[in-house]
Amino acid sequence: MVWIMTKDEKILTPEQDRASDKPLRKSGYHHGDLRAGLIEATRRLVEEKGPDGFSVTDACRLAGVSTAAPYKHFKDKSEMVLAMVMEGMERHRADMVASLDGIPPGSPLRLQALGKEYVAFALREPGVFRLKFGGFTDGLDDPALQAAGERTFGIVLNEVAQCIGETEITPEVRRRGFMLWSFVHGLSFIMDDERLKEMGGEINLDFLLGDMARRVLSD
Amino acid sequence: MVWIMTKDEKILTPEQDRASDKPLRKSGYHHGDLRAGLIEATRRLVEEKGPDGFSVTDACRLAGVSTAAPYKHFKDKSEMVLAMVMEGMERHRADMVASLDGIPPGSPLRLQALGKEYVAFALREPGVFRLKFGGFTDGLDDPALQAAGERTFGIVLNEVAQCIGETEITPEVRRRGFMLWSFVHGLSFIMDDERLKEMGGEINLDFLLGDMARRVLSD
DNA sequence: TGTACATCAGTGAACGCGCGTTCACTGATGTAC
DNA sequence: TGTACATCAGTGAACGCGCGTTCACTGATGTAC
Repeated sequence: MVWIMTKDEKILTPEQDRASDKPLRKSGYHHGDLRAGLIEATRRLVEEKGPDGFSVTDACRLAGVSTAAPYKHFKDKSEMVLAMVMEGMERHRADMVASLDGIPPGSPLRLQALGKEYVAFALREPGVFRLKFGGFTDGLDDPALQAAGERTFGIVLNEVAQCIGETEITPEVRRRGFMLWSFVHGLSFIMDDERLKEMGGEINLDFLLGDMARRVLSD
Repeated sequence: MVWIMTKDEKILTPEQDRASDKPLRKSGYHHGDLRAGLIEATRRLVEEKGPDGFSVTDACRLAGVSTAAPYKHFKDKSEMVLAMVMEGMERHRADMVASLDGIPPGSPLRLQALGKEYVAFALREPGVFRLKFGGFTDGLDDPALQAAGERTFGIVLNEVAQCIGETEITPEVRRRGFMLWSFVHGLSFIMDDERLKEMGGEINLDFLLGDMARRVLSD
């Protein structure tokens, strides 16, 4: 379990145990698993105050430790954010894979499901989503991040290949997958902003995603 | 003309005069047009250091004035950024309209051109582009900003209507326009990031935009 | 044309603040014997 | 089982820094006479 401690209370995070590879010590030894606690605190702050409102000081306050404590686990602030984002990407990818469950292979419905989960993550954790694709803003530039992104895109490419009857990732498969990704990516940003979202009128997300998948996969 | 003054030199901005409604005084009276100068300095810094790297202090340094000077023209920092973003949106819209020049009405080529210009702006001024769509990050929340966005989207909707043979903006016109916008919007973010861009393989931007326009407008 | 005055854009110094990071330290724990 | 010791996660105080904003001011300009 990951515990977030404030001065007066302990709060059990509602999400299921995410960093449970190593068993956490049961007793109150120091903090239990401060690394995971700080990552969770960082995530909450990024969601609450935006990708830039986050500060190490705040995260420490939320985790209930001194401001020097994080430096036993992370080199500096950006490594802390990076760890949080990586964890978010893994969750995002896992959720997308899970969304395919029970949908017949080769159906555009599979791409509709992937797109829906992509958007859902962006709406659920907009701060993390924006950090993942922050561009040159932060020092957030890690090969591991790119690798994780490629792995996720690979899932999409596999589905596209199946849908258009290819057995491998041809340039055309890549091109179609790239079109769908661009669409869903832009859609995520727009849906996350109430003012932008309005411009689409009455939006039926499932229909929109399915319609686009069919159009891009047709021929 | 908009002058940017540093300690030792005057630099004429390469862009054509943008804030030339009021004639600038010819002589060296104070700063000429500090408001425009600060907006330009803000724009440069946002591009150079990212949407968050920007500080009032830096802008003043770049414009060659004391840190108190901006407060004669702007209420606070966010008003300064807002002014800069608004100016960027107007340019963006004007560029898009200009891109239609000479392309026959009712042709998907017109939507291809609009999309190309949209992406081009995002690549030319990624910092400003990201600020426009920053979400909840900053206090950047102004009705004028939304209105400007709607006006730009209106251009797209008009073209879509013509392409699919409607004389007014029906829900279906809006839906198709929204699909195209989402695609181009996501594409802009992806193309701006070298690492993400790679995932598309060899990208022919014109073909990609044209292909998508045809697919979304077909039927 | 010359002078007195009002205007107001820009100055320069100062403020309080929160930030990221460091440092020598402490004290709970695991372990070797 | 009991003791001495090594380990190292977390402490608390301090640092230097750049930030946004304020203040009383100054001095170049435009204008009324």
